[in-house]
Order: sequence, then structure tokens, then C-alpha cells
Amino acid sequence: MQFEVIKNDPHTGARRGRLHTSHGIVETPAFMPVGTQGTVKGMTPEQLRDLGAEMILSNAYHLFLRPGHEVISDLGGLHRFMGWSGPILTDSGGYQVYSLSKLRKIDDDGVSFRSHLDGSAAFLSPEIAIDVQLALGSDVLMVLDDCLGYPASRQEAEQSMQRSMGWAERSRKRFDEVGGEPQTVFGIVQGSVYPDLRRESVARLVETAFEGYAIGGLGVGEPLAQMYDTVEQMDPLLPSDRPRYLMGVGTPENLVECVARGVDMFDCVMPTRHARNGWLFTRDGHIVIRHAKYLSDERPIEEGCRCPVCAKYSRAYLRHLFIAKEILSSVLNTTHNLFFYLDTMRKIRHFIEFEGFSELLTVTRNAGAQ
RNA sequence: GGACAGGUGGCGGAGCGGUUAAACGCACCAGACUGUAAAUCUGGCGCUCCUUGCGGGCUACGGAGGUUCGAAUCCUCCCCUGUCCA
Repeated sequence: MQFEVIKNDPHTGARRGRLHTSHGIVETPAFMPVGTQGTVKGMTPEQLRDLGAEMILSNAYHLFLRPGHEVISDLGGLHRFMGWSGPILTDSGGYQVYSLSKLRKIDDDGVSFRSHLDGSAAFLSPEIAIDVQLALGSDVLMVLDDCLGYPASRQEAEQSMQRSMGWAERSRKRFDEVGGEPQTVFGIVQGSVYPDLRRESVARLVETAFEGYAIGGLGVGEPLAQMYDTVEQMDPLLPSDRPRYLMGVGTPENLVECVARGVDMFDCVMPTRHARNGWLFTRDGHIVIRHAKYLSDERPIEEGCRCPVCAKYSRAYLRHLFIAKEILSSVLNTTHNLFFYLDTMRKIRHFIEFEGFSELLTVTRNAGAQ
């Protein structure tokens, strides 16, 4: 994998880059739709491609439990299994350490889960997480980390961060022993919202050396300002010739703000999950498609949107599909929301390269202030 | 004409003397969702008043009377519905 920075915005931390992988090129800043279980819910790979997705995220923990990474490996790897030929980044299961916290026990060795599927015992260590992701054939593997919620005391945050850094080193070691090009591993910065812990975390990761660096443990309930501040602090500390990936974030506005703070890659369930829950993004804010006021609304979700859904379907129809719990509701809503996100990224890239990013930043902030 | 069964909030359907403005489901109205245990989850859902409180008042379980301190729950008559028998 190779990462090149094509242009640095002169007035912000925004970078226009390009990630070269063995499964194709990813223009950055990029948004990766989330396909946890080997599918971006409701979308075929062809549809994703048509919407402009270049790289997607999947999840080692979920595929490990079902159908099992060996199964996928035997069938030729995740790309072939799910029919997506573009790059895939896999999360290690570190997020499940957080989201399934009621079902797991954690120690320095690794994480014991009780499977959310059948209650059976499962164990994930940094080494296993690497092995699973190698078997899946991920282009970018993530180290297993301890994703901490918010708020967390300094002591908790420090202990958790130290554990994550130890795991990162073990992950790197394991990857170097049994993996290698063209696959790559990213380290994950932790440390909650404590600047000195974050600094130490970066230093440890950089010393270990990764192909890319992720910022983890954000978007877990902390105030927005703290999220932005934390990302901003990372900008000068992270190697400028490596991609930076902000994990799990966020709203369209978050994307713009964090690009301005030097982030190259994002993923988030928001466009896809919100779509299924009837929340649709537009340039003028969101609409909740189930509301009665759309009963006979002939307009598209968003006037002027160039997505295939807005080209053809009315709010009235989409409301009907949602209320009637029709499968097509999820498909069409997801199509629109993903288009919106991916189009936002296209716009971001365009502005960095040709118009100056601060202009887009200003427009976004003004829109948000209204 | 007769015998049973039954009429409860927008719908279905509990309740069968007080703790019932009435379980539960659906529908409806809102809200939440940030490396997906999520096509999920919360809340509201008779009217009304306010000093918004496990607050007050009013109306309500087919209709009209009655018994009772108290009735959706018991009694009488009436109206309506379903099934069966003539």
C-alpha cells in the first residue's frame, strides 16, 4: 500500500490524497460505508460502486463469529465472498469491546466475549484479531484496541490506553510474522479526551510504526468541541506521509470539520442506519420520512439532488414504503444517504484541490449555525 | 318466533364490585441513533386546567333506569351483532 498527498490546503489542515491498494485506488479524504457482516446493509457491491464508494469497512469480530473467518478464507477471502472487488478495511473488534461491554471481560491478554448470537464463549487477542483479518484478506487491518466510552476518568483512560498500546505492539509483531504486503495494518490512538495521554499514545504508535494511524475512542458521547480539539491535537503529531483515519465519525458536518483537522478517512454507520430508521440527509438539514407532513409530498427527498432515488421517487412514496415496512424502503433510503455522504466527500476533495477548503468550511459552518 | 354468545378507547382484545382513563397488540404522533447485538430502541396517545405533580376537574366501557359508600364489572327493560334451532 502506498499513500500520496496530492495537495495540502494552505489555510487548514485538509489534505487531498490518494491511497493505492492492491484492490484499487482510494481518493482521499474518503468515506467508507460500513459493511459489518460482509454487506453494506441493503446495497449490492455494484450499487455501492455506482454511488461512488471506493473502499468499505467490515468487521473481524462479526465475521469471526459468523460464518467464521476460516469459512471465508476457504471460499477465497472476503472480497470474493461478498462480491466486492475494491479495497476493504476491517475493524478488529475493538469497537465491540465498547459496544458489547456487558458481554465481555477484558484483561491484558485479550477480550473474552459471550457471543451475542448464541451466548457461547469467544476470545479475541491482538494476535487472533490479526490472524482473522489476514484470513479475511483485508487490505487494511486494524489493531485490536480497547475502545473506551465517555466519560472516563484519567486513571481509566490511562490504563486503557496503555493496554491498547501494548496490544498495538503485539499486533504489529504478529502481522510482521505471519502477514505482510500487500496487506497493511493501522494503529489506533486512544487516550480519551486527555491531551497528554493522546500524545503518549501517538508517540508509542509512531515508534512501533504503522502504515496508517487511526484516531479511536471518539464519537462515544463526548462534547463535539472535545472531539474536534482531540483531532486537532493529533494533526501535527501524526506522520504527514501516512493516512489518518477517524474511526466511527460522523455527521456530515463532523466530516468537514475533521478534514480541516487533517483526517483522510472516515467510516460511520450513520448514513446507513439512519436510512433504515427513516432519517434522510439533505443540504438543508434532515427529514424524518415517516412524518405525516410527507403523506402527499410529491417532491424528492432533496430538490436538486443527483442521486438515483431523488431522480425518480417522491417523499410520499418513500414515506409509504417506510410506514408499510417494505424492504425497498431501506434500499432507497440507504441509496440516498450514502450518495449524500459520498457526494459530500467528492465536494470536500474538489474544494481542497481547486477552490480552497476554507470556503467549504465556512459554508458548512454557516449552514450549521442556522 | 326460540336458544345460546356477545356489544369496552381509531381497530383487535383483556378486565368481570373499589388499587381502571381502563392490561396487551396494532395503528397514530414524536424523539434517539457516530469503528452496526439496530429495517432498532424510547416516549406520548379521552378532553381540559394549572403553582407540571406518582396534581385538579370533566367525560367515558351499546342506551335508559336501578342496587351499592362505590359499577365497565350486579339487576331490569330497550337497541344492536353473531351462531344455531324452528
